[in-house]
Amino acid sequence: MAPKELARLANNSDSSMVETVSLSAADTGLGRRRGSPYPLPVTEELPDSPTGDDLPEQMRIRREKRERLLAAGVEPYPVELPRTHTLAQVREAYSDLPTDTATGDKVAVTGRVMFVRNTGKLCFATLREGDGTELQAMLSLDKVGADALSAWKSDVDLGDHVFVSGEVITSRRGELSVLADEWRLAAKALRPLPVAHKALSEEVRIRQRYVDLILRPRARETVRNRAGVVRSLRESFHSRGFIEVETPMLQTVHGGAAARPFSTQSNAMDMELFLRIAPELYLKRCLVGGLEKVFEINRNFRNEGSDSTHSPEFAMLEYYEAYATYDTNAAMTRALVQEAAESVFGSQVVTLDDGSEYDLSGEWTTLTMYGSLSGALGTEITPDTPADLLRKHSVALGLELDPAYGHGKLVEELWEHLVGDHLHAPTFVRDFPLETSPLTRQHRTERGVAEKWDLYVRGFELATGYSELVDPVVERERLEDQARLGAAGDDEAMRVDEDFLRAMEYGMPPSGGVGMGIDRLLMALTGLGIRETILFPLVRPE
RNA sequence: GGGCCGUUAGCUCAAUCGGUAGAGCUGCUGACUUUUAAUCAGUAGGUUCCGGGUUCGAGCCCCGGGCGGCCCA
Repeated sequence: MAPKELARLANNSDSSMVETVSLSAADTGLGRRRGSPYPLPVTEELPDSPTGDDLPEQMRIRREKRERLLAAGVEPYPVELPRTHTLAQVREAYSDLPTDTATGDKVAVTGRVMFVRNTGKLCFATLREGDGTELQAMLSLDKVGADALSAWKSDVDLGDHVFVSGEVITSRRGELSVLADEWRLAAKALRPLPVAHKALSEEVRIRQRYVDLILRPRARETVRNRAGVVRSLRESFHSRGFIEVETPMLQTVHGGAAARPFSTQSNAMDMELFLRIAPELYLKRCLVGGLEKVFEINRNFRNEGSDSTHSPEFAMLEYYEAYATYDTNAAMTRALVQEAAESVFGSQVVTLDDGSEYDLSGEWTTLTMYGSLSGALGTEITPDTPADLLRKHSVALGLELDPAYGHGKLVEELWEHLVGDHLHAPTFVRDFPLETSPLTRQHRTERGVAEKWDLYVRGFELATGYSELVDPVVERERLEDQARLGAAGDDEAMRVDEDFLRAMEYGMPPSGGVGMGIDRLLMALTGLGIRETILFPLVRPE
């Protein structure tokens, strides 16, 4: 497209875009838009449009440069550039080049301009590419000529992508460089980069993660670490003969966990659907069907607040294995975590963000919930301890708990406060109150407790595992109890899923199941907050 | 949901008691053929988050709202 046409389109855009959007909304019969509390986002964006006269000076100047280049027939966004090497390849091939050396080797490289040091007739720029590798470009008057040199000085801003071809040399200070015969713009940046040597505010880091990624190597590293952890998990499963499945995220009945779901609407089916809070009930259907070792790594959604350890959408691993128990799957979960640490960080002793070391190696501590709670309280607590007595203990500790809590919930709350919050080393906590574990098998010998463990790492819950309940009659009773709680107003209670119960009635083999938060696994391995481990966390619109 | 703190130039932050809104980097102009967050000289840049109020005068005080952080539930 010719520059004039671009300019004409740009000049027209303000008024016509608003009308186009509002017309199309009306034309397509989206009448419900009228009652929506949310304004159309496009109209919100317009004041920020590129044609505004009130742009900050630095943005205006860059837009003017783009226009000027187009008018002069210089493409600020070329389709293709004849790159021959990545910056990393050049660095690797010439890692031992002595100071002030000319190789005679020609390369063509690209990168984002991170620093510029323009002297009179010799210019330096630090280029950076995706993996963080940097390489210096040098442009000298006698190599590129007066026109190309002055164009470099006037056209290139910090943040631009550029292409440089020339000889690989080292400078007099020893810096590996490409001494340019030719340079071109690869992509003009219209927004100024924040200053590279000051930390971005946390809000900008999260809202504009792309800027965070440009500026902060640690941000890119976190993304790579996460990918490495997920990859390690998959490899661990594949090496043990597990099959990866993807089960529904849109569900007609939500279940598998105690949490409030997001609800949405299917227009075609004219019915309410829920975003899943857990994949559990579908993975169990897989076991019924004979997929005896299954895992899923995917997103769950819970309609709850967000803080430093919770996100409304979060990635979850669940895996189920026929003829496994909560003993064998605890051992396997430990192996999964240790293999991930080994694979990504090369060690089972990881270094956290604050510089401290965290040891995940070897066997992990195992406690029982009632035993450790009894120890912490200094008095014996059993599944027979009356709720009233537990409530007295909680009052004595200054805990303000919901008076409607029964025995199981009280035990869990007391335990979290007295024991769970203080656990630092990786610890399995076993044998939970039966009443708060509706989908878990009753302990084979201990009365009143379920074969369930939680894995605590640095004081937060990383994973949970069960000997799964497979008796369809008991399962139905438990779900019906849950449904009664729901009818009584507990919006975290589970619903009766008839299709799930039907599947169970065909017979599910004795099995062990585990759920583990992927975001939390990253937190455990790196010491970062959850919003650092998620690339684009949910934030309110600006 | 409640409490506290924050919100100022492109970025990171100052601004005394209510009295002309500043700095560093960035930007712009110029100098410089070996720089490394280059340096030097000059210079520009503001709806102090939004809306009300008090006052001769508000970045600052009062009321309401937005967004964010921390703590509590």
